[in-house]
Amino acid sequence: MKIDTTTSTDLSQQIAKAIRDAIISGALPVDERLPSEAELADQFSVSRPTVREALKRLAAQSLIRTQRGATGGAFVNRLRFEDAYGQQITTSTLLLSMNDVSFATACEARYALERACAPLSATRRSADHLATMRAEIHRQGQPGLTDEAFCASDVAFHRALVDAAGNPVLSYQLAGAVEAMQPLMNMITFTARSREMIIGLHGDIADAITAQDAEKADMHLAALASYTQQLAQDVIAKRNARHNA
Amino acid sequence: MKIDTTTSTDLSQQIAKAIRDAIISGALPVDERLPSEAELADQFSVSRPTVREALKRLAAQSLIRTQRGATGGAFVNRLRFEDAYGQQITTSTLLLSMNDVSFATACEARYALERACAPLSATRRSADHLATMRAEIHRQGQPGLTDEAFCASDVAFHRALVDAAGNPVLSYQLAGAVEAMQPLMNMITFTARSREMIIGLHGDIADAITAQDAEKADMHLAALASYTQQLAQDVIAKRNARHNA
DNA sequence: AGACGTTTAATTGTCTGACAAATGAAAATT
DNA sequence: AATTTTCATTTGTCAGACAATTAAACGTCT
Repeated sequence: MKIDTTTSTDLSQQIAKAIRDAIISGALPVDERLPSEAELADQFSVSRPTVREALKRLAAQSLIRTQRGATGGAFVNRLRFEDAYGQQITTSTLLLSMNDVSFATACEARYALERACAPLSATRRSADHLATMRAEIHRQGQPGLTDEAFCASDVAFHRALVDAAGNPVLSYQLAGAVEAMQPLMNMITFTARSREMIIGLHGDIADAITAQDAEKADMHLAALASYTQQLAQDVIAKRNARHNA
Repeated sequence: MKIDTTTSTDLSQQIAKAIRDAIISGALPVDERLPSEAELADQFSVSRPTVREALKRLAAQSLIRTQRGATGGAFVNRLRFEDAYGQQITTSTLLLSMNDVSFATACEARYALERACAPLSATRRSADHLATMRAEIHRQGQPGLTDEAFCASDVAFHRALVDAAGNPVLSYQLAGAVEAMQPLMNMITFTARSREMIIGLHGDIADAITAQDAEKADMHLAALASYTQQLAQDVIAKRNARHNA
C-alpha cells in the first residue's frame, strides 16, 4: 500500500484513500484485520494521530470497525444494506435542502422510481408487506394524527411498497428518494379532505398490489403523484398570494 | 450543541454526530464557519486530537471543508450532486461485491430504474444528450475495442440516457445503480455477435428517444434488459459446465 | 486434571505540549 | 499610495504518555 508523496493534500486523506482502494480492489477482504495503528504509522512513516484520523475517515463511511483490547484492532467491515440506508438518506436529504431542489423535481424523481418498483411488487408481494401497508393505511385514518405523524406513516407505507419488490438493491436506492422527500412533504398542511383523498389512493394501490395487478397499481401511483404535485402547488400559490398581499 | 455523556461510544463519534445534526437541522447553514479546533475542544471539554478526529469524520462525508491560515477553519460544505456521485458509486459497488448480490438482482434493479427515466428522457432530451448517445453507439462499433472499453462506453450511453431526463435527483440515484453494475458486466466476454445485438438495441433506444416515443423506448430497454440477463446466464452456465467437467 | 481467579501483554481511546506550514491582516517602509 | 515585512491565527503533524479494554497466558485451589 503506497501513498502519493507529491500531492499536497492531507496525509490522513492520502492514507485513507490508500486503504479504501485496497478494500475496493479486494486486496483487503471482509473481516480482515488491518495492522495496528502503531504498525500503520510505521508503514506510512507518519505519526499515530495521523493514522487515527485516516481510520476515522474510513469508519465514517462504515468501511471499517474498530475494537479495543488485546485481539482488537480495525477490521474491514461488511457493508450491509441497512448500514448504507442511513448514509443514503442523510446524503439525499442534504442534497435536496442545500441545492434548492424544487418540490416538483424531487417528487417527480420519487414517483418515477417508485413506479418502477410497482410491477415487481405486484408480482412478489408477501403477506407481510401487504399487512404493513394495510396497517399504515389504517393509522393514516386515525383522527388527531399530526401532520408529521401522517407523513411518517406515508413514508412507511411507501417503503413497504418498495420492499415488496424483494430486491434489496432497489430498496436501497429508493430509501434515499422516499425518505428525503419527507422534510419537503412536512411543509404541506394536510386537510381532512386531502388526507381522505390520499388514504383512498393508498387503498387503491394496496388493492392492486394484492390482486397482483401491475397496471392498476401503476395507474393509482400516477394519480397519487399528480395529486401530491397539485397539493404542493396549492401551498406555493397560497404562500405567494399572502406574500403579495 | 450538546453531546450525550451517558453513551459508551467514542467521544469523536458523539461530537461528529452533534455537529452533523446541527448541519442537517439547518442550525449551521452552508459556508458557516465552525469554531476553531481549540474552541471546539473547549466547548466539548475534550482535547484537540479528539475534535480533529470528529472533523475528519465529517470531512469524509463532504459535510465540511477545512482551510489553513489566519482566516481559515472548518466550513459547512454545500453538498453538490457531483460530489455525492462518487460516494454513491463507491457505496453501491461495495454493497454489491460484499453481499453476494446476484447479477440477476442487480441487473433487474438497474433496468427497472432506467425504464423509470425513459419516458421523461423521451420528452425532454436535448440535442446534446442525443449526440452523446450516438457518439457512444459509434464507439461501441469500433473494431478492436476491449471488453472493458465496451462496458465503459455502455455506461456512458446509459448515463446520457438518464441525464436526458433533466432531473438531477434521478441522475444521482441512477449513477450508483448504473456504475456499480460495471464490475459485474466486466465478467461477461462480449462476442462480436453479442456486441452487434447490443449496439442494435442501443440504436433502437436512441431512435425512440429521438422520436420522443416513450413506449418504444421502454420496449427496447426491456429487450436490452432481458438480453443482458440471458448473456449473464450463458456465462454462468458455461462456468458451471467447465467446473463439473 | 479441571475449574476458577489473576496477571499480563496488546490495542484502541484520550490527553498534553510542541512545532511546522499556510494565510490573511496589520504594520512598516519606500 | 504601493509594496514589503511582520505578525497573529489556524490547521497539519509529531512525540510521548497514560487510561480503558480485552483476551490469552498463568497460577492456584479443589
